[in-house]
Amino acid sequence: MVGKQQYATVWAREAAEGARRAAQTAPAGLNRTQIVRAALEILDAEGLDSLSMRRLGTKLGVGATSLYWYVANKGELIDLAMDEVYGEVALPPAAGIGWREAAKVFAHSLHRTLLRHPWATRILGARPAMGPNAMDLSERAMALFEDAGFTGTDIDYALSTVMSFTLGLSVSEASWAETLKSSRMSDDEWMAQHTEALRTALAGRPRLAAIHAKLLAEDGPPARQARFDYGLDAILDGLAARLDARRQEPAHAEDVR
Amino acid sequence: MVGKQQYATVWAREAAEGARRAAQTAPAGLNRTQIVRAALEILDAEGLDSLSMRRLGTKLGVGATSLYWYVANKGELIDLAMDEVYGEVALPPAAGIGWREAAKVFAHSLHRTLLRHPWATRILGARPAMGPNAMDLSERAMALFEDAGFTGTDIDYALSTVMSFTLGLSVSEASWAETLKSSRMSDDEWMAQHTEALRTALAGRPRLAAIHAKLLAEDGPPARQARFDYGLDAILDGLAARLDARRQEPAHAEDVR
DNA sequence: GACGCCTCTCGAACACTGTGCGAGAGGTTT
DNA sequence: AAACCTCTCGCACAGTGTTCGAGAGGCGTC
Repeated sequence: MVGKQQYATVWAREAAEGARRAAQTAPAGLNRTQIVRAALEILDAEGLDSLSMRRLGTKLGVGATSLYWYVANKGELIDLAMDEVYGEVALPPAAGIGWREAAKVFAHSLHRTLLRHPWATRILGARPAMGPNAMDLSERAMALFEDAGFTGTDIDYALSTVMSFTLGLSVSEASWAETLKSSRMSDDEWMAQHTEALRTALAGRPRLAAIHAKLLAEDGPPARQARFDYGLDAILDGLAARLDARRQEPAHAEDVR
Repeated sequence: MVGKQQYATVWAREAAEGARRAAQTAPAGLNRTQIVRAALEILDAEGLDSLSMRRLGTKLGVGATSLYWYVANKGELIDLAMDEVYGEVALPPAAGIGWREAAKVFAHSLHRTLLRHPWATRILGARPAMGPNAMDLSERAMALFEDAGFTGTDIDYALSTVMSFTLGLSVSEASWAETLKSSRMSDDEWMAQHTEALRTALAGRPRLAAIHAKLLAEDGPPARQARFDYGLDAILDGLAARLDARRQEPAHAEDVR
């Protein structure tokens, strides 16, 4: 009937075809998991733009087109690599430490993971996360907020708030690292090149200039951490307030009805 | 001395060279602003991957390489287009409506603007925002939170919280639209292709499945709006609490010291 | 052993990308 | 008339993702 079905994501294709090829282990040959691992090494070391099929092939000592036996196209490869990243995120159960603390561990882990793989932030806006690791993470995250006392769609809404904030901050922070890496400049070269632009930019904008000066005083990574913690605490406060309000409403309201 | 300086961003180049070419109006010929406008039309209609220099050239009835007279490279073009997007975001002064309401208008406007240009979310993680419109937006945003009562680095931290949340949510939502557009599928085709994948994904994950069912009940855009509002309100509550706490501390604590 | 089949590799080729270079057209100034 | 500046663009190059079809090697069956 149809010549050859085109699938938009790996996950759709595998679900339809059955994941024969994924688990398969060729005795001496290639392996899908090791292809993805090699791709991750290139991505982490040199950035998204440096990953090409030919480059990945030579790294594995293999022709570029051989890779297409294990992966339908580059998009699938990137989706697989991305799901590996999601697999690195820690999310402890709320039991013992409480939901706020667990949410903090989750958010911090997600943040650090994304900064360890700055290219990943460029994928976030391009492909939906549907891999097994992403799904597992979702499941555990939903469990966390449900056990915390959120109900119905609020479970998702609360999780989305924490997660969107973390994603957004990571994306902003990583964008800097990504231009820098793709321009092949050092930190100082970039700064030197942009001081002039920054000076003219701050000239007519006093509030921005004032804040910028204050931010420069407390430098680098610790300041970024402070910003992250400030926002996260504020968010958790806001969510906790919603939780308390809900507890004081007439109980079992939906049971009566 | 140096043969030809390579600049990482337009803004650095223009600051160093002086923006001669930008304002210049060739009587009958091309124009940088109209190049950017045409690029925006392609980006909005067909997505980031469909913008190529040759395509843009033919759209303007001009050779592809002619564009390089007005723009150093494709990266600059995209930075310029991106700054245009920032220019569409509304941010009213707090005066009259109060800072919470103003922040809401800002966040909603940013959200809607990014969904109107889904490709833009892919740029967020790749290039820092340093254009004049982005800077103006920053200036006004800083003013908003400073006038609200935040001080010192808290001004930036509070703004970052609201902005990161909005960015992150927009990125997640747009990723869906971006795969869809690049796969040239209809909404329904995509759904049909992924029901199987979704079914197997939800099989071993009960919490996720439960929430998913609840989210399906209240469909589409209004639900997304509810999610956004829930998070934004929670965040503003958290920030407001910080503001009140600060007000009740011994005044002028840092003056005494 | 011979045959067919399945798994896997890969070279050649195609259509496309961003961009450097240098020639040249047209206009303005000297 | 000569020199210059602004602007356009064809050609070419190195690189991209991906298709196709040929072929190698191993395994099971007649």
